[in-house]
Amino acid sequence: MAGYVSEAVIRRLPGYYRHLRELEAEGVRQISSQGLGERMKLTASQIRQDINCFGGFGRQGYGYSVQELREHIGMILGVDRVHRMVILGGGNIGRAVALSDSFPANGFQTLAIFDADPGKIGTTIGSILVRDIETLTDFLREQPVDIAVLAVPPPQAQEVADDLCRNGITAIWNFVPADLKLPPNTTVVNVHLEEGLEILSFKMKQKET
Amino acid sequence: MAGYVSEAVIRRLPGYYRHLRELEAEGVRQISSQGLGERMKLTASQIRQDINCFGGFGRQGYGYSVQELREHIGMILGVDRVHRMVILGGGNIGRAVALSDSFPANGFQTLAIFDADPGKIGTTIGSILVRDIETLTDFLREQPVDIAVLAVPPPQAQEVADDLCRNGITAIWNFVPADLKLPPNTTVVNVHLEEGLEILSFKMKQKET
DNA sequence: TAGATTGTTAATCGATTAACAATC
DNA sequence: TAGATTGTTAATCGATTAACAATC
Repeated sequence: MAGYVSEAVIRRLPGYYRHLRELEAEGVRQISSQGLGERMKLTASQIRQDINCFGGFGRQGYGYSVQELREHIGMILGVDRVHRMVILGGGNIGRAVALSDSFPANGFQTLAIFDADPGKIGTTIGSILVRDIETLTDFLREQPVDIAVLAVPPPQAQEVADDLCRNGITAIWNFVPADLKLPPNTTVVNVHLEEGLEILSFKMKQKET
Repeated sequence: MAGYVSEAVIRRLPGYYRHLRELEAEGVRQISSQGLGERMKLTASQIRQDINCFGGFGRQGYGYSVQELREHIGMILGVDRVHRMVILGGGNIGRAVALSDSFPANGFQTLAIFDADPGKIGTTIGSILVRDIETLTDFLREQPVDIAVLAVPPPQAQEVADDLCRNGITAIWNFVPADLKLPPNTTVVNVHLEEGLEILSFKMKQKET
């Protein structure tokens, strides 16, 4: 248990969490690695291995308590905490993130949106004020922020990222199609949407033959 | 060369394509596996292996022609073709996809948006008409569509997906946080945004220690 | 107790890295 | 030619699967 967790396992964790929440909502109390595997299209063996990275949550002859396992994985992911976010860029993506209510519903709260466009500054998106990006440093000095959502035009991305890191941001959810150069203590998750379309295109082509 | 291409390689292809386009834009004509590896943070060995899944595009003692390799990988991805898309759901995500100009700029054209909300039907997003989802079947009968972008509320997702598949859609770009049950000839790429935030949260927590 | 199912070790499989002959 | 760098085979590493004793 515990110790090193491989990237492969980390990428599967949110899937476990989602399926366990669904099962809980369906009123399922208990599930075996076999049953969960069928549902998630993973082998029972892999599920037991994955879960045992974090400790023995199961009982022999019984399986796993859905609620208990869901709670544990939630804690492991850290979604039992509130995360305070700022959004950089009030364009299509920034708006979509700001307007979603699934993120705040899961504890990911957006405090502010920053943009350079005078036409946007001072407006609100949902109930969130769009601020002048020039005031970013001041804002970060006063407010504790956990995550920055980067959704600015590509040419500005690196500069804004540098600014964020200089002001204590260590986690970036990056929607810009670029590989940011970041200090080693910074955590980044890239969402490169166009790559998804390209992979879809590739797989469609592959199926032709 | 050719033959089976592993998922691991497929996932890296869009990265190659993007970096090669950047290099081309920077005016770089030639690059070695070594040089490309440094840029993409991959080993030179891996780059040569990956590229050789598709054929010998390099020259010993020289490296790869940036333009030639970019063109080849573009063809391999299928982004030299136009892809016709429809968007299901005119909410935050559907809007963001419809309003982006990077997708049409890369040949991914949105023909129509479908929604069930009478308040949205008949309006336009960007220059794209929002249609009644009841008219989806008729539309698909008349228009060739390559890709469906699924961005409806989770409870409707499976039903809409079934409808799409019944009407000849074989590629789905799925933004709904659910594992869709789809016929085996259907290709799906999932974009589970909330999973990215959860992974970010996990990694932040991990760094604490 | 008997049956089921975990936790964990061992075996297999696949992906990455290293090495090097071929060749530009 | 000499130097550089590919294409490709072999070695290593890591992740997945299988097996099974432990135990609820």
